[in-house]
Amino acid sequence: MDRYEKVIELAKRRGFLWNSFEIYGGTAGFYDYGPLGSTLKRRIEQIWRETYVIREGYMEIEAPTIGIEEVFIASGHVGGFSDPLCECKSCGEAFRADHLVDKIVACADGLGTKELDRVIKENSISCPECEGELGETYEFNLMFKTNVGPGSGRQGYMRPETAQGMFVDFLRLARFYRDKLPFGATQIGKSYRNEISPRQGVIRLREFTQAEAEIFIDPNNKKHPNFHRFADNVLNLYSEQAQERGTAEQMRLGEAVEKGIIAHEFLAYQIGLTNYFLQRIGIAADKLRFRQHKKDEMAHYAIDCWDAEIETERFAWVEVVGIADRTDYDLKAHAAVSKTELSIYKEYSEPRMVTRFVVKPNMGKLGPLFKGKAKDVAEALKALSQEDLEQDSITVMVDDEALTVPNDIVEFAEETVKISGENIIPHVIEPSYGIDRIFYSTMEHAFAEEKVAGKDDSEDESRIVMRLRKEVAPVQVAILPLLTREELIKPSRSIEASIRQKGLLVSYDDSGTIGRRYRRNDEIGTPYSVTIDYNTLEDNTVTIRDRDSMKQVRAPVEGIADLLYELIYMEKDFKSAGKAL
RNA sequence: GCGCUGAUGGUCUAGUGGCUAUGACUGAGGCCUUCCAAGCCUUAAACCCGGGUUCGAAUCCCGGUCGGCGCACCA
Repeated sequence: MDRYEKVIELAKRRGFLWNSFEIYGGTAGFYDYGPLGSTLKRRIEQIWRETYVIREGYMEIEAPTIGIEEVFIASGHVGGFSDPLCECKSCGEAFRADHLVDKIVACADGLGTKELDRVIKENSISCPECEGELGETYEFNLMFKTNVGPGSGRQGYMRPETAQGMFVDFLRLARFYRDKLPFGATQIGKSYRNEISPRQGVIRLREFTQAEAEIFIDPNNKKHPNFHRFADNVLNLYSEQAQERGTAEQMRLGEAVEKGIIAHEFLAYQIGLTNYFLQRIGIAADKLRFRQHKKDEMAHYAIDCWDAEIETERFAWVEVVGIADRTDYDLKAHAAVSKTELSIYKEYSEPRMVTRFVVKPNMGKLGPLFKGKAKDVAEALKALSQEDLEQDSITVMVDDEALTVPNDIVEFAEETVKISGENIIPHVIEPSYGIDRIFYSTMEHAFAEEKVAGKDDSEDESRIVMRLRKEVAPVQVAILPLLTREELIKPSRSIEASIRQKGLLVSYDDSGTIGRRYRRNDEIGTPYSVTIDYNTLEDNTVTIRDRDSMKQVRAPVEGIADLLYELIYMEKDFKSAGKAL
């Protein structure tokens, strides 16, 4: 069994991850999060919220998971998220039709399925594998289609990413943030992609959870006011040049910006923030690197893009976060499709005085004279120069017709106006997290098997322990009466209640020997166990046991909930928690 | 989607054309038990689905589903 199998086996057995629809035989690409998995995932999401929503101030929104066609036409998913496939009639192998003809025609990826079929037929292209005849080309789109409303209804799609919600709401968000850049919004939610062949557990799912931030910034100012927070962080950077050499390099983020390796400060800040988040939830620093997209793999509109990659035993480096400067591409695309201006008014630091030539047609006179053509005439007049307008009679061309306009009908002047700002289209910085992949990585990095001394002289035993960070552990405290006796159970239940009251995640377990229960809790990563024994009845103290060191301290029942809270959230030292045993 | 390969209680597993399908761990109940998977008793729980061959199929054949690997696809 490799580590992946061990982790998945444990995850299944202890209620972290289950195959979906198991009693019906299961379906590839879908997973259920069990009670502990669901809780662990929520803890990870909650820390993400603390990082992006609370700390950075990028407020969370919630847009529908079903989107209408226009949204994905603008985003490019309707056209670009599908591939033209054709299958061999004899061996059944599927091929990208555009790849088959790209040596024959110049712009193969721009052709439709019918054109591709024509090119294939005309050039009598056969199956590259078996020379067999190729079938008709069809579009395979990775988006799940659905209908909105009854009957044929309106075409809808399950969203393939959460990002579009923030773009579509741009104007509302801009107003919410009182029209000041930079601002950002986030969304944590499900996305859907009808993967051809989902594999590798939760690494590639058909329904998955994303956490994305879209941060709108001034294209002329990509500095970050708090960059100093991360400037001295040393990260594993696998830049484009480093990839040519084949080894990542350790570098300060500040240095990477100075040397132009990372495009700008704002992006570097986001890389620093991602690094902070991933380590905070328990990703091992030495199994984390940031890989830059090479020019040819990066989307054409992007300026720079870095993926956070986590090393796993079976899958090697897995991409878990993409951090990109997408420029104004998305806003421009939605502006074009929706015919809505998506820009923000930016005031200059000092107003500028601009002198310009202004033409003012007198519409009150133009109207009766030209009727329906008046508007076009006015537009034509505005395009004329001062010289043209000073003629005694002015001629304009409207719909290939020469019209003569009396010169008293139009006024013009050189005006000096004050311009105090302009409309700009912000650039978008997008950190995009795949939560399911991060969830698995967290489990794999926390997973440990270790030898512990057996009782008396017996052989060493192995212990499975999930060294989850205390903050993310799905059970934070286990309440364990030493023996299954009524007189111990009663005070145990009341201690349990007081700790629940404090808001900690508690489990109560009185079945089996104490050792067995400690091991059960080690396996799910419970950081602390509280054991109630007969001394508790005499002096009102309990034993607290630390998961990682297996050490124990004795602490009073009075204030136990506060003490545990400090141990879990305030990094209180375990040794100072009570009298060592 | 193609090729190879596998599928037995919750988990891991034995098994083979033929009595009531093996074992361990786990789970539940109990006895015992004052701190790291101890012991004893009781108990629950499985042959992926559909078709075929056969007197008889968990076992052989075909198809499907799911998992793993490779290809293709994908971020």
